[in-house]
This record gives sequence, structure tokens and C-alpha cells, in this order.
Amino acid sequence: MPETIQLERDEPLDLDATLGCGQAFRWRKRLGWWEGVVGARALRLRQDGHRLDVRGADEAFVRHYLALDQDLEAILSSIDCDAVIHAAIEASYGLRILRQPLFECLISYLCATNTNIPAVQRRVEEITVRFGRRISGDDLPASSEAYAFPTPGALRAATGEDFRACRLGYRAAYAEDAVMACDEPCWEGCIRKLPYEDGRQALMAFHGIGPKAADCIALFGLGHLEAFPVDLWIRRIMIRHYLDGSGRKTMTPAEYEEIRQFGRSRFGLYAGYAQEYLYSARALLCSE
DNA sequence: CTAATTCCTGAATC
DNA sequence: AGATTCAGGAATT
Repeated sequence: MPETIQLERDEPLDLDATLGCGQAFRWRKRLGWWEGVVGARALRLRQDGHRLDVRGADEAFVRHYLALDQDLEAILSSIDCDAVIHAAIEASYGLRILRQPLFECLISYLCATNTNIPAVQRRVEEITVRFGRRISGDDLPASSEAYAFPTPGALRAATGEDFRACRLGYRAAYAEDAVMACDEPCWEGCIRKLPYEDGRQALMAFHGIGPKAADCIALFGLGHLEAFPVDLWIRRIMIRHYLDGSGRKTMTPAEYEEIRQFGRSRFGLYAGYAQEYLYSARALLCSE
């Protein structure tokens, strides 16, 4: 089912920035097409100016996933309050915060603590190959395989050893616990009803999910656009451009809280967008 | 409340 | 080439 989405003039999108910025872990660009799996769908996307070619899903699904219904121009002008964020916005104009499936997002960010992006991608890939349903491929490129992200039910059978085999290391036990909790039928519906701070607390109740992972899941999985995750890059950027230095190597919980609240009060309801644009421009903003 | 230490993988450096 | 060092969050003490 080939589809083409015509982007309106007031619907800015930069697909490369959106899929390449590290918010989702299952996208690769090959031969001009972005290939990835969202939930149980294998998608391919290609942008050419205002045209977006789609394989593997209908327009409504892609519009929702890419959050094309959000008024990005209005969001960006609301956070565009100084020269630093302005430069970041210019550099990645059209980057959008995806709407990721919640369980997949939670497990992915559980795999993402204390590690780098390629390692996370490998872990997620291993989990899907071992426990995800294989997606049969009318829309897949020839000779390629795709696996759905497993449901909590499908992962119920996974042991700590299985997760270790997926190279989760000490996170394996955390993943086991998380699957159990997410397998409760009301879990997703209940957490979705909570406002940002409460949802964040509920996420931090999981073993292995601290402030940073909780804020990422709140932002990418629950759509709380006011969340402001603080990783080491954001910390460097904020210290350099907005706050007074701190010489320490590790970030204390108090320092995390200080930077998070500063980001929220400075950038407002769409602080999460500010965070993504700053992160995306990290090389620019941290070069001396 | 803060500081130090440990957990594990993977890449860079010695 | 094999050993050491380091980056990166969260939990525990």
C-alpha cells in the first residue's frame, strides 16, 4: 500500500532530524529510505521536500506517529526565547517528538541507562528478534526481516538469563520486573490518565527507571511535552549557556532536579521540545 | 541530604 | 594484541 502524504506549508517536518536524533532506537536509513518498526508495523519513509512517501502503514498512522497534528510552528515560537535555543531551532527546524508505543518506549529506555545509543539499538534488536512476532513482508524490501516489538504477554516467558543474552547486563532483572508490572491489563490506561508529575513518579517506581529515563518515557511515550530530561549532554549545555558551573563529575539528584525545573520554567509547556532541539544541537553548543 | 561505590557493555586508548 | 580507561544512569550504602 504505497501512500504519499502531502505536507502543508504550515506543517514543517525534518524526517532526518526526527528519526536520527536518538529519541527512537529502531530506525536506520538505507538507500534514501528510513526503515523501522513501530509496534507491529514495518515502515519505510522517505521525504522529498513537502512530499512524504510511506510504505507499510496508512496516512493516519504515520501522521499520528510523527505528530503532524501538532502545530510545530506555534510550539517552536513559544520556546524561542533566547539566542541559544534560537540557534538550535534553526539547526534542526522540523524535528518532531514522536508518539512512541508506551511499552516499547519503557523497555527501550530501561535498556538505555548508563550506556550509549548503539548499545541500546543492539539490545532492542535482540529483544525483538528473540521474542517479537516476525512481520511478513509485502512492503518490506526483498530479503530483509522485521520483528515486531513483543507485547508484555510475549515477554512474560523471558527470564533474566534471556535478557542477559540480549546484553542488558545488570538491567536484565529490572526488565523482568517491568514486564510483570506492564502485563497487568489496566497498567497502560491507568498511567496515561495521570498528569506529568504523577506519571513520572509512577514510572520511577519501576526498578531501574530513575529521573532521566522516567522523563524520556513521559515525553516520548506519554506525550507529556513539558518533560525536560537531563542527560549529561543537556547538563553540559545548560551549565555552559544558562547556569553556573559545577565541577563535579557525576550529577546528583539535587542537580538533576535543579536543571529540570530550570528548563521547565524557562521554556514552559513545551520544554520537552526545547530539550530535543538543544540535544540535537549538542555538537554546535558544546564546541569551544 | 550528600558523597562514594557498584553494576555491565562497548569503544577508545595505552 | 592484550590490558586499562572511560562514558553513560540508577541503586545501594
